[in-house]
Amino acid sequence: MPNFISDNHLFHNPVEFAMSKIGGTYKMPILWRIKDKPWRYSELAASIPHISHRMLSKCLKELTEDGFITKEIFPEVPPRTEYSITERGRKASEIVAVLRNYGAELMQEYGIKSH
Amino acid sequence: MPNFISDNHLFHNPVEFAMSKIGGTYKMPILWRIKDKPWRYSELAASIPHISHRMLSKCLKELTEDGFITKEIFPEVPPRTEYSITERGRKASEIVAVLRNYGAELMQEYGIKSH
DNA sequence: CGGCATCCGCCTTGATACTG
DNA sequence: CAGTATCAAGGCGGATGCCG
Repeated sequence: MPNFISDNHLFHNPVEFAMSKIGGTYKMPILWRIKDKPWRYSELAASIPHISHRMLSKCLKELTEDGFITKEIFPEVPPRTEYSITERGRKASEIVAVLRNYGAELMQEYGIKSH
Repeated sequence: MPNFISDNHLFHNPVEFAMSKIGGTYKMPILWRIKDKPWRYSELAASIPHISHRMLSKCLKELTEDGFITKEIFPEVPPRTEYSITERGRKASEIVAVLRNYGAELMQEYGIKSH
């Protein structure tokens, strides 16, 4: 197996690495929204009601540091912050699309309907 | 958001559902191996050295119950067990392939080389 | 050989409160 | 509005031991 270390953490395959960047409960929902247009923090919070401030803040920070999104602060009154997609983030959103389609297929096989 | 409940657990989107079936640290590595030919329990354990008996057993059981792989016991001496891919598992392995390729791309962008 | 059961630790996440 | 800090909870996974 192709073991390797990145950011002081041991990985065993490329999937683990990809999931360390865009995995978890919230990063894909965030990327999925930001891919089309810039979003404000409060818009994201309203659109993903089950996320806590702590997790939204943490995920946005990591996605920004990892180059999937960018953060821009507008010095208005009241101040405004916008998060936009990057080229890397756009590629990632295509992976999200694949997983969404696959998840939807699986849900059909299991006879699950969302409401 | 399309909330729904399955198996007594709340999901918020199709990705969450897909990941509940083939996510986690080990299910994709297992599917990735079994997709080409049947594997024995001990072969899998040897091929994924960092997995514990508990997790290998647990993942194989869940993948079998969820219809991604099948389990066949041969009444030989000594007894032999083989796990094979199903049609559902084959579809899942294509998702694994996508994630592997994407992870490999990301690793290149980050300048990471596995050994 | 191919598992399952029990116990336990850590890391992720949640809840709440506070700040510029 | 857009976060950060602190503490608590829970789930994933590890270690070990037992069994057919």
